[in-house]
Amino acid sequence: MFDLAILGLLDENDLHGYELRKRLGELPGMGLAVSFGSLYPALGRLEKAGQVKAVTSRPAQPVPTAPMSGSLVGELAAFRAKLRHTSTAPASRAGRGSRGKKVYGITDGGRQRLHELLVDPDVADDRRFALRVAFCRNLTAAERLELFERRRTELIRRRDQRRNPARSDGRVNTYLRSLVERDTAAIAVDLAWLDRLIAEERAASPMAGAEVGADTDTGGNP
Amino acid sequence: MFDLAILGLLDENDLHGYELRKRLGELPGMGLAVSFGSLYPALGRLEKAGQVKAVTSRPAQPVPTAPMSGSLVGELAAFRAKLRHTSTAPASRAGRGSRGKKVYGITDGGRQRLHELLVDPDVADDRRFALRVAFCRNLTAAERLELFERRRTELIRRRDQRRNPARSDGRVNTYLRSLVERDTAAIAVDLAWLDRLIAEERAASPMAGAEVGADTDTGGNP
DNA sequence: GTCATCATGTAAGCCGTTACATGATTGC
DNA sequence: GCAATCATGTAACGGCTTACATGATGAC
Repeated sequence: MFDLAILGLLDENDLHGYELRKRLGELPGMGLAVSFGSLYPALGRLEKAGQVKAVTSRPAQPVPTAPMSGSLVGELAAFRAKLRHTSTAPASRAGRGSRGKKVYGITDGGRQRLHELLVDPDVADDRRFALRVAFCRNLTAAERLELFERRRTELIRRRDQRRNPARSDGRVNTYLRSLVERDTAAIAVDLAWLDRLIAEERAASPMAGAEVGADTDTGGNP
Repeated sequence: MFDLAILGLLDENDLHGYELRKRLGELPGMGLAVSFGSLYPALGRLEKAGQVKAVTSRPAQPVPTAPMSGSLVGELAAFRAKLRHTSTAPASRAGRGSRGKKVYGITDGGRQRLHELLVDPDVADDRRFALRVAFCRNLTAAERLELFERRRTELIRRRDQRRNPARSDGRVNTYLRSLVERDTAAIAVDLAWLDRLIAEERAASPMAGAEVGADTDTGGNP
């Protein structure tokens, strides 16, 4: 889960751990706050595996939250500060930026790993799948479609599988039934969203979906 | 999470581990298959804590999956088998049923613990919340409403919090945006469901929701 | 000079998993 | 008797969390 998110973010921008954590928290499907206690060891592992490495270039955009609109003076100050030390820093230790920051970038090995994680056939984990969608621009159109279709199959399996929601002895528990209804509704929404995603993908590259498992591709897109 | 599910199920029926696992798997919010490697240690812990204990009474209904409808001969066989050994077993070791089964039941301490878990003010964990709804018949109407309202607040917080879905630099990533939309839709569905739950609860006991937080306890439970 | 914030890390622990080991019961 | 299923457990490990320790930078 973590590796996927880290590699996906580093593939967009070089980042140091602290900033990485913030972005991780903004990703849908991740818990709001990702702890340093997991982040730094994960970065260490990835570095040892040669999938990320400490860099000094591309110091990652300051991401000003909103391009000047309604915010505080603090933002400007922070921005100026960043300008200052990204331009004048001596960078003493290897791979360290101005403020003792260790900026990481993705390597070729990392990109390969990222790709492996994205095309993994197991689509049962909801949060993991969300992350994969978030970074699926790294896939080809065909790979994306494969991913989406797999997920679709999984969701349909879930929907149809729950055929015995009620205890046969009659005592059904109102709240349990309500929960099952909620689940059904949630899956329906998810399926509708997925179908939209798939349709858009097909529309964007009509050839790619031609053969996902013997599909004659009538192209049926509204 | 686990303790909650186990105690909740044992509060309905005495069960042995194997059967418990099956029921755990049927619960919405739990992963489909709960592993023995966590279940048995958890049962052991709970037993040591005096919240469950091995029993021989109430050997748990066979739960025939469907009351005779379209199923196989195997079911009948299993049923006959169960009848046989639940009536003739000598139960050699302490707390063991016919087939070496160890049937657990909940204790007063366990019911108290279950109640604590159900009224816990933290409603951020989705799966945990689902479980709590599944077993919330153990709460008073007022406690249930409190639980639902808290969750409602949490969901609204989530919905409103995501105010910066787009990177200010313009490169927004279509898939990320799509994900955020999905999230929003999912939360909306959840909120609608919750509101229905709350309305039903209020309808069932109109007094209980009068003032959450300064309740004079009119006691209204059907 | 002191405080808030930025920044990196380690240690202990919880919660849950897979894989392995063992044995009883019953259908065939 | 043999295989399938029921049934209970242990061992090793993985992933993520909290709490703790440390220090640099810049605002005031």
